[in-house]
Amino acid sequence: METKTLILPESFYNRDTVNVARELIGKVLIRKIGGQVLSGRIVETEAYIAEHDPACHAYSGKTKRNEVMFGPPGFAYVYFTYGMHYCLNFVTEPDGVAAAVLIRALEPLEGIEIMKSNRNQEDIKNLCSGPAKLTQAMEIDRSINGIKLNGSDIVVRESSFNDFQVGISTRIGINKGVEFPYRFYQKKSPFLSRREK
DNA sequence: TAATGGATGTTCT
DNA sequence: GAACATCCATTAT
Repeated sequence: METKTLILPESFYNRDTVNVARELIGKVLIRKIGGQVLSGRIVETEAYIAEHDPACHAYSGKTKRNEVMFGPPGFAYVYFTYGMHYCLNFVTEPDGVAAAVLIRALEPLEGIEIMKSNRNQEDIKNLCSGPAKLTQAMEIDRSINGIKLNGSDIVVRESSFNDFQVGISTRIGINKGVEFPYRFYQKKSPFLSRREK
């Protein structure tokens, strides 16, 4: 009997970013903080690739803000935007290649009461249904930027439930690179940042 | 259900 | 000075 690796290895991220974004759908994000465990299924992602993608933060070269994207795969890139929000990405592709996957929505699994408190929100469908909502629910901020995945703060693992379809669309909230079909989501999930049409 | 505009601060031009 | 990988409350349909 073949044993299955539960935690996604660095090699999972050291690949084409679009494939990583698609295959992250259904995986489980685990946030460990203060002895507590918060977790959720990834139901929505987007790929950002500096080489040809003007919507990518690293498209115009390396800066203090985006330097983590230029580093090795399997690290967290967290940025601050719109004056009040944080967003979580996983760095992909080899060291020196700037690309990442934005985590846009989760289906809450563990620590739901803590997430409700963090979000001041009782509706489970409104805890992690957006990139800035899930960082608020999971207490992710600038201190997470540049940390290695699968360490003491954030772990990503396989899920035993894989009976779902993956939808593809253009990305949300951007003005450049709008034509790329780089958004992936679990079809029929009630926990997406936008309802399916 | 859809469209609008305000909140808020960091980064880049 | 402008833009920004967003969210929320308010208003209109």
